[in-house]
Amino acid sequence: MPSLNAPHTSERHPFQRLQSQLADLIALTPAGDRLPTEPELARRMGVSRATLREAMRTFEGQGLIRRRQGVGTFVVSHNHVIESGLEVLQSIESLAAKIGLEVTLGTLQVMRLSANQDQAAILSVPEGTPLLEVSRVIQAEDRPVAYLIDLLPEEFLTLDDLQDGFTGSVIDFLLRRGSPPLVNSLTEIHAVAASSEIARALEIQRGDVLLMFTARLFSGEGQVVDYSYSYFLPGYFRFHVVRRVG
Amino acid sequence: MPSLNAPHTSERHPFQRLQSQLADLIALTPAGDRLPTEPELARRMGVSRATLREAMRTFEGQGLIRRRQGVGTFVVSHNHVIESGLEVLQSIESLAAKIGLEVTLGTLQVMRLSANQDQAAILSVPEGTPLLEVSRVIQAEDRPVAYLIDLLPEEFLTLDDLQDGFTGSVIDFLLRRGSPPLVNSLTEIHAVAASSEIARALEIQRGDVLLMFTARLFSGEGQVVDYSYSYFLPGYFRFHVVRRVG
DNA sequence: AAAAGTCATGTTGTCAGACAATTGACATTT
DNA sequence: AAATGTCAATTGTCTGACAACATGACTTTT
Repeated sequence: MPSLNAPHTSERHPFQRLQSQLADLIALTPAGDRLPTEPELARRMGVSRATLREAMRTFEGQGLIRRRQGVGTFVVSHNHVIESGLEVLQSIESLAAKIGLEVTLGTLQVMRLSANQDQAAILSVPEGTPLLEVSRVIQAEDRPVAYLIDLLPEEFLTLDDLQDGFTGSVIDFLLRRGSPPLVNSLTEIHAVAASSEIARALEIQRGDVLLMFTARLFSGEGQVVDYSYSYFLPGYFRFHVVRRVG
Repeated sequence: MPSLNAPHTSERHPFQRLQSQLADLIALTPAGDRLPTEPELARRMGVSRATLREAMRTFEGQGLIRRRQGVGTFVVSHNHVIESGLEVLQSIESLAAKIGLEVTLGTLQVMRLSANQDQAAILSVPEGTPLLEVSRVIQAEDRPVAYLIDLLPEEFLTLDDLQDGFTGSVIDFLLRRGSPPLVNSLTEIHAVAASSEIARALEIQRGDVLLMFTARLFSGEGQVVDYSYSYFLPGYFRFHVVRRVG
C-alpha cells in the first residue's frame, strides 16, 4: 500500500526523517522569521525535546538557524548562501541552472567494470564487485566546462536503469527513484592540473588548472553508494561555503 | 583568580569550551580508535549527557566521528596532510597544531594602505579608509605551503596591535582579543595558476596549480571585518565539506 | 511626564535519570 | 560445525524539571 504523503518515506531512521522535516520547515520559513518553540516543535514532530535539539544543532552548524536563549530560534537569511553554497548537495545540472548557465550534456559514457583494490576500498565492497562507471561532459555556451565521473556498485545502478529517462546525473536519478536513501556526501576539494585525458575531454591544454571535487555519497546506513570525481573549469562555477567561527 | 588550566579560557559560553575540549580529544585520538563512552565523557567534561550529545552531533556533521549504536563512537581517519572540514573557520596555525604538524611563519609583511574602489566595496567602507594588509607565508617541513593575505580596516587592527605577541594569524589575534565579535565567514573556492609574485613567495613555478580561497569574515552585526585570499599548495592540505542531500 | 526599577512570562540551555534498540561476545544447543 | 540463546555494553530516545536569559508590562521614583 503506497503511502499518501510521498515526500518523506525514508522511515527507516526516525532521526533522518526529523532532519528532513525540519529542513523543509526551515526552507519554507521566510528568512528572519521565528520558528515555533522547541516544546511545540517536538510535539509536532513527535519526538522529545532532546532529540529535537540534537537535530537543530546540525542546522545551527550549517548556519541555517540562529538560536537565542530567552527569545527563540530564527531562520537566518538563506538567499544566496544556501542556494549555491556547498552545504547542500545538488546535481551539477541544477547547480549550473542556479547561476544562470545553460548546460547541455556532452558525451556520455557508461562502462561496466570490476572493482580493483582501490575502488573496492573506497566503496567498501569486496574486490571484484561489479561496478558501473558513468562519465559525462557538461557543456555551457558550446564549450565543455565540467567533466564528471560517477562510480557505483551495480547493486545501486545498472545499465538497464539508464535506458529510461536518464538525464546524465546519477544523483538526480537516485533521488528520483528514492532508493537507496541518500543522506549526505563527504566532498574533498582539490586543485589539479589537467591530465591528457581530461584535457582532451574538456578541450583545454594538458596542465591547465582545474578545480576538482571528490565525493563519497552515503546512504542512511553509512554505506557508500557512489564515489565521484568532478573536474570544473575555473570561471564557470562559483562555489562557496559558510564557515562558522569555532 | 587565574585558572590553572590555561588552554581553554574562553569561558564565556560553556558549550564552546566543551566543543573545544572535544575537538582536541578527537584530534589527539588516533584514527579509527574508539572514544570513551558518552557517560564517561560527560562525567569527564563536567556536563550532562544530553549536552555532550549535542556537541558530538556537531562533530558528526563534520564527518570527524562516527557513532554506532551498541558499539561506540569512533574517530574517522584523518591523515597527516592538513585536513579540515570547511564548516568551521580556523587559522592554519591551529589546524596544523591539531594534527601535530610543525608550521612556522615564513615572511611576514604588514602594510598600511588606503582603500581603493574595489577594496572599499568588498569591505563595505568608504573609499580612502585606512586599511592594513597582512601577508604571510606558512612553512611546513621547511617548505612554503601556503600564502595568506588579510585585508582589514585599521578600525579593527592597527600596526600597534601587532607589536605584542602577534603570531601571524589575524583570525587568532581577533579571537584572542575578543573584539570585534566574529561570527562566520563566506568563503569562495577557486583553482588558479600561480602568478609570478605568488610563485616566488611559494618557491614554485609560475603557472603551477594552486587552491585558492577568498573569504569575507563577518562580525555579529553583519559587518565585514576582514577580507582574505589564501593560496594553498596541493598535497599539503585536504579540505572537505559534508554536503547534505537537499 | 519621564526615567528607573521590578516582576511576570516565555524561551532556550542544561541537567538527572531512566528505558529502548542495537551490537558483539560468549555459552548453549542442535 | 552451525545455529540459537543469553548477557553486558553502548548509543538512541524519552520524561520532567530547573536555570539562565530576554522581553514587555507594570510600578515606583524622580
